[in-house]
Amino acid sequence: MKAVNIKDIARIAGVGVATVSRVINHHPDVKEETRQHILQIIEEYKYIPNNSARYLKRSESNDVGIIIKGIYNPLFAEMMQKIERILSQVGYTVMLHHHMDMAIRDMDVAQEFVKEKRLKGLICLGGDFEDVQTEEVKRMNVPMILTSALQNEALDRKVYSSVGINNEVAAFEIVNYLCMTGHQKIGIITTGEHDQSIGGRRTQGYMRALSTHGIAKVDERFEVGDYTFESAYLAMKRLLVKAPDLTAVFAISDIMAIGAARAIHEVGKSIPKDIALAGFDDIDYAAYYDPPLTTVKQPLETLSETTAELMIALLEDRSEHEHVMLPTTLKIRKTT
Amino acid sequence: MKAVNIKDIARIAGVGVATVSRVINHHPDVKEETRQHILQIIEEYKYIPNNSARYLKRSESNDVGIIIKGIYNPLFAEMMQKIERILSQVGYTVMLHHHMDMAIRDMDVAQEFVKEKRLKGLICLGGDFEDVQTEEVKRMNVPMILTSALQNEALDRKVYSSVGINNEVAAFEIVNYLCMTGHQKIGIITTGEHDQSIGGRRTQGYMRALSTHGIAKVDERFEVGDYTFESAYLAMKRLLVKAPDLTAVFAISDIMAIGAARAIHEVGKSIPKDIALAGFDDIDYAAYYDPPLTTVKQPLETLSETTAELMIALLEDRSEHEHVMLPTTLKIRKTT
DNA sequence: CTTAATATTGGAAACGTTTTCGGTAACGTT
DNA sequence: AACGTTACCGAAAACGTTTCCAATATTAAG
Repeated sequence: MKAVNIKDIARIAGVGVATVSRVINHHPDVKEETRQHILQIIEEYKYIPNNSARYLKRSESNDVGIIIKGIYNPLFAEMMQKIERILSQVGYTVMLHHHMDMAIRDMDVAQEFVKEKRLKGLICLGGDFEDVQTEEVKRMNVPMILTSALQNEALDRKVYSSVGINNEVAAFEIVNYLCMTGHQKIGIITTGEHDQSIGGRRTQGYMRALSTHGIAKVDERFEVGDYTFESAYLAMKRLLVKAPDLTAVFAISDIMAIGAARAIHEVGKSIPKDIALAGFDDIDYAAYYDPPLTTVKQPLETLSETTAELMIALLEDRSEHEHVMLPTTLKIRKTT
Repeated sequence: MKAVNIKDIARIAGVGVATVSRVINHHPDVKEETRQHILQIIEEYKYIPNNSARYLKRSESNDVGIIIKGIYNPLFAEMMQKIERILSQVGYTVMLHHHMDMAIRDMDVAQEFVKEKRLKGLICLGGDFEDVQTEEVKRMNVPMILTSALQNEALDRKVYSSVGINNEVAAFEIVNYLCMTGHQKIGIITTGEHDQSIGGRRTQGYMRALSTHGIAKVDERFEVGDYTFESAYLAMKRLLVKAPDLTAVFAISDIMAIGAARAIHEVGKSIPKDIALAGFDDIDYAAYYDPPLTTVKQPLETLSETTAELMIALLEDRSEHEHVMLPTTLKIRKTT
């Protein structure tokens, strides 16, 4: 059961394959009459061009890849879908690549992905690109956008784009707010990664806010989780015994804030009366949590749109590489 | 900056292209010495075979498509990622196709997607396949799995696989539970679709439970939303005025249950004391909501695994088409 | 009616693989 | 020494397109 190909169509229509190719590619040099005739045959035989052959001939694809690294993050999944929607509207297909293997360099998987699939562009959601060489990304030879990813300072900013938020500043703002409302003993539930990570940056913001208000760092107020409810629940339980005098807690993700809330309720304390609680991300759920969670909003929609549109512009050569930093906004709700 | 190809490698290694092809495809008929030599050259020149050419020649790809239809559903996003993970472990790449266009038949987009991309298999997450013809899916000629999708009864079950849950039964069980605990006036927040939809089936389960307990249907206790917090919040507000004597509400998704909870709290009523609340899905948040939400658990993990593994088996011709119905489990928590 | 210009068209080469088919080399057997 | 095996290898023909180039058909101009 062989599929019908361009030659079949040409034969049936009584024209050359070149002509058929022209009509499917919307070239102007075809008589209207011929075009209609061919179009009709194509319709009738349900001919669909073979993408492999086209891509081979043109030595490129219409595909852009999205790489997501690490543990499952609902935010990324959502962003990916939004990006896909925009890209597909202008004819691109997105290929997904999710990998958990922390031992492999992000750049290695990126390179292989791009070359093997002949991708036209690459979007990395999250991940860290600590040790990437400028040469490496140049060699890939397709536009790359790092969205919500950590960026290596040494990397030449002309060779890639990025879109994200300023994690340090955003974290600063929310714990600054906590300080302003009178809190002195503020705990943090962060992640155990190194400084150059999302969690690391947010932790830095937390510390800067503290020192701005003349509050000394106290180790007992630190705990780590891994972005899951469960880990934060456990972390909060530890915090509650290590630092029983806490009046506020900043969790570096909403998920973790909610996990922490459970631990707080469990010991009979109330939020925000006994302990104030702040999160980060503003996931959909945050506003509907009870009580509604104070948090800092990541502009998910804008993040995705900007990424997708920048990619399209880059692909169409309408733009140089850019680095856009989107503003976050404080969402003061009922947990503080 | 042309990429290095198989001919280059052959030339450099001083062998024929056939030999190089043999080593990259792990054919046995190559002397170990030659193989090593070629492998080394490949490594040195960072040669990666051109997929378009391979696919063209073999007239197939290693890609399987996932189609998601309709409004954003975090459950599907999560499932997709899990499926991707398993499939990629055995060498497949997944291509994503999300479409919102309700006017187009699912089967049409499926067909085009498969043919155009030369997909080896197709997974549909959600969507409805009401008017699909057996012939149509046969013609696609690749294994198709409908996961959490509605199935057309007229469709020959030998030509496709499905994995899902029994929505009617699951809904029955949870509202049956509500009845057993003494509730008589039970509202529902469902979706406005036709009977042959996820929402429709769950509504049927609700009604069957009611009639089993001799409770008459009363129209004022019905409201519709669209799977969002907001819509359910609004729906619940309406319910509260239309049917002020309600003692329990069943929302056909957890998201909607949580949206409804906000409306309930807003009028000063408490859950579950004044009104009991039940959801559906058991999304991660459900257990961490305050109070933890009673719901019915969809076996997300198993659903994804089953789908992925069935697809692999189908692709390797190790299995016939199957229809698996996974069990749901009641999660009785604190809202009832 | 010729000629020049222009609008359409088809042939064929190329894109980078895989695979068939036959060929050479090396070896063990008589 | 001649032969049959076996192991290994290369040439070349596909796969289904796109596109350059030359060829033909059509129209405009003179």
